[in-house]
Amino acid sequence: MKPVSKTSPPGRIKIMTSFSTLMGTKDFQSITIAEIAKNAGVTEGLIYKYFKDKKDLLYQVLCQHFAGFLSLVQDRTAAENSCIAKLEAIVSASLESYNQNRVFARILLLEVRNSPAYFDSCAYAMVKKYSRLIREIVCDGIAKKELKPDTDPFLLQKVILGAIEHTCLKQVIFDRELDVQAASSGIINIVSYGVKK
Amino acid sequence: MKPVSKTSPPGRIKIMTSFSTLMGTKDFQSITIAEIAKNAGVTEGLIYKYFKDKKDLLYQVLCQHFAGFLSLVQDRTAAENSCIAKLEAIVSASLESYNQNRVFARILLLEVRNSPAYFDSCAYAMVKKYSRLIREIVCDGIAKKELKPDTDPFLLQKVILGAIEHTCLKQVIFDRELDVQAASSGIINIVSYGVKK
DNA sequence: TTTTGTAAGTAAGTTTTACTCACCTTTTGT
DNA sequence: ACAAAAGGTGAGTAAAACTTACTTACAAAA
Repeated sequence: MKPVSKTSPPGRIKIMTSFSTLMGTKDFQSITIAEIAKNAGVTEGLIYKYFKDKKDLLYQVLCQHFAGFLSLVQDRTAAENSCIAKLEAIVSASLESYNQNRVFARILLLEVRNSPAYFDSCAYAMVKKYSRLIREIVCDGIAKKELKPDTDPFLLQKVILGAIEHTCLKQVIFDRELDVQAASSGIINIVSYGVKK
Repeated sequence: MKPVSKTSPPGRIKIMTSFSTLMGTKDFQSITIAEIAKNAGVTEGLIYKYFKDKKDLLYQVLCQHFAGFLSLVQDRTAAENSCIAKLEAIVSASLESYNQNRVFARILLLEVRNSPAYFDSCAYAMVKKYSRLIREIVCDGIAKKELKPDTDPFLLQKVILGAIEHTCLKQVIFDRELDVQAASSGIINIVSYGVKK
């Protein structure tokens, strides 16, 4: 079996980009296999040579997008020293990516979580890496006495991830622009210092 | 045209409860109309007498669940005086409801947001009420100098809602129990005082 | 009491769409 | 050179969502 590289079977590439393009204008459910094939200039049968089913195509496209996203996040955090600065880097890099790549954001935030198969996909494996990264930064911050010692790393990770997602959710759904800078510094401010007077 | 009450057409009730039950064991996509009809003891055709399509059935079932949830949240917040106490009431009531009613939680958090029609449904209208309630409490807290004056009500609302959802997401997806008390006080603690030492 | 109009419910289609399978064609390793 | 494997095709299948023409129950008006 030949390795599946980023450029190898032209058909595979065409199918994935065709699908990605279609996801820019409509939701997963209303995109048909016939449409994907026609748009890619291949036959329906070929799609099933490279993808188990329609959802597998979705997961693999997400996986590709997420790979780029994850390495961006890793680079940005590595460039920062303090725990808070690292967390702000994650928040802003995430919001920036979701803002710039709406297809990626819509797949990740709206289209995959509903089916069990997703949680066995390579895309979800990357999501786990991403959330583990946040948790590790938090743990490190506690160890270095930058964060309060009673902070629950799991809970804080969830609060940050939830904040990121919900902050851009409306913009992603209704295709509106997001002020990434304002939102990320706002989130970090709330999480760092709290809102109570 | 007769009014559609909570008990009126037996068929309608049977369809909705049948669907709700099925949602307890499998996801929306893999539930078929035939299955719903058989389980309810009615014919497939009847479903389309009361519901525009399969998704409309989903939205109406969510709407019913959400109505009860919303009034619980309203009651709990009305019983508190301070802004922080009201917010904690919202967080704990939400987590409690999601923990107890998994069908409701899974529909709301995983199954509806992917299709545009949802945002015109009566269910989404209630979600808007719910998030507006949070925002109003925040605004009130700022006005009463309980919260910092530079707090952005929209952003804080999103952070809280995101924190709620992400905190129970894993538990809802993988059907695990959630420590509602610990989670809600943890969230309120982070949002109130921050995590920075 | 009969009529009549409407809501409740049925049963047998139709159509769409994801998916399959048997078959060609091109490339590649030995 | 040639077998084997990968790339690609096109017609066909099955299942599931949705339609439509129909019947039955039932309440209020005449």
